[in-house]
Amino acid sequence: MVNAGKRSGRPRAGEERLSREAILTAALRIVDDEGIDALTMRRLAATLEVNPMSLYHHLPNKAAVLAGLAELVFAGLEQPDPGDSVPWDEQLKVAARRYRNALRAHPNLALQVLSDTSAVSAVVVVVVEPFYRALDRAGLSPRQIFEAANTLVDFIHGFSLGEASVRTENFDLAPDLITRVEQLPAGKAPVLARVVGELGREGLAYDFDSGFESGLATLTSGIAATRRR
Amino acid sequence: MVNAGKRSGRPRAGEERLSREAILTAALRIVDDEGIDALTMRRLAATLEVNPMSLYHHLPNKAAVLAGLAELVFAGLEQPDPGDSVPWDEQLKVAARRYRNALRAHPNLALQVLSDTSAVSAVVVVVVEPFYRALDRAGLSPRQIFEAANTLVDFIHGFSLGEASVRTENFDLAPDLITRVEQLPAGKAPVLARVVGELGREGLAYDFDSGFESGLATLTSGIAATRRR
DNA sequence: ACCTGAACACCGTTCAAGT
DNA sequence: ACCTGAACACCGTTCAAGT
Repeated sequence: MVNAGKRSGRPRAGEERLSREAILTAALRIVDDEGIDALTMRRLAATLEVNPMSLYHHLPNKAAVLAGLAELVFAGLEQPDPGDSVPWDEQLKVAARRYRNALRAHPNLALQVLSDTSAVSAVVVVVVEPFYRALDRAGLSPRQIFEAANTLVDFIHGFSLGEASVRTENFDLAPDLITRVEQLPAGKAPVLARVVGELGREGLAYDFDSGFESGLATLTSGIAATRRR
Repeated sequence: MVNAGKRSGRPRAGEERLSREAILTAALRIVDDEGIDALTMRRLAATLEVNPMSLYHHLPNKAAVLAGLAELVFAGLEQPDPGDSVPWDEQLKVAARRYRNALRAHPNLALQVLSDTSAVSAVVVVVVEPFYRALDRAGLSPRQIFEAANTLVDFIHGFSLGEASVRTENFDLAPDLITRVEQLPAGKAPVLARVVGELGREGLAYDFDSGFESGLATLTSGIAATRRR
């Protein structure tokens, strides 16, 4: 049996069935729909109705596919800065929310991106200008701007990591926390036990949006304090 | 060839060559020495000089090995609280540094642990009591304690993620940032460009310790501000 | 240049068989 | 109960061969 319906060999000009972009788009779809583990070169090739080896003519290896995905998702991230019409701290919060939302748009990919230094580095440099601008307006020194931006980015990463894990694993935080606290040896964590008890199941029902806002409020007010020194 | 030197079948009582603990210890060594990707069931079995399938009598699957590693590393983490002899904010910082150090002790594992919700959840509940105690002493309400602790934990996670990635990939931040900023289209990120320029290569030489302290300072002073409302 | 098929050196895990 | 060997259904990637 030779070539049952599928052409082989070099296609005529303009007839290429594959491209870097087409591959990455298909890969992103798989990751979004079924998670990062479902993304294999063979599966990706099957989706594109192509021989697995064809992919290697467009991307050198699987790592390049993952790096390409990070690029695809975050390259177009830069969006209009709210500008100087709002106070610096609001400008900072808007930029932070935007970054969080970008990470949240592809939770299955976020876990991958956040643990890949060069992907993070590429993403951050594109995203961070509004942070710098707001912190500059706040009157911080270059060193202070650098450190405050890093802290804010670290918070967003840690927050997003938790958010992405919970969403991809369909995890319910409040009951889990309550169960774990109950299983702790008595007297092991008295303050934790008391706080969890007082908040109760509904008090702990974790709302990611308000958790994020709370973190932003703490950070901006901490930054404001730095400024006055 | 039958059984070339290796016994097979059930060992006599007390002669078991394998145990959950022995497996996890060997696994941790592999992860620490060669990274998370080097940890395969077959490789782990080879290290223990055992058939790959023997592992499955002690741990149900590979995911359980990874979960067991998280447990092994963080179970013994709880350490003496500095207590009330220092101000609440110093107590908070001491606990935060301790948690960071624990994550840093096994950077190859940290990436895995931080993206596993139930591992994080198990670790956090063990680690968080000193945070709660300090925040309680600061006079926060239960809700405020809960949110401030979450924010602090998120920051530590994000920070540790960056730190672990950089360490495992031998990445140099300052030159990378400078190169990326130089390659940005002119005028694209003016404040970032100016700040990076003013700090220069040595100003950017990122010191994780002082970066962490800077984040802690911002967070504690932000928390102190919350308290006054 | 681009696509293919066969092959290599791996994986995690199931299952039946040993003691 | 604990360990083993063979087997299954996968991986990523190399290489030589097609057009």
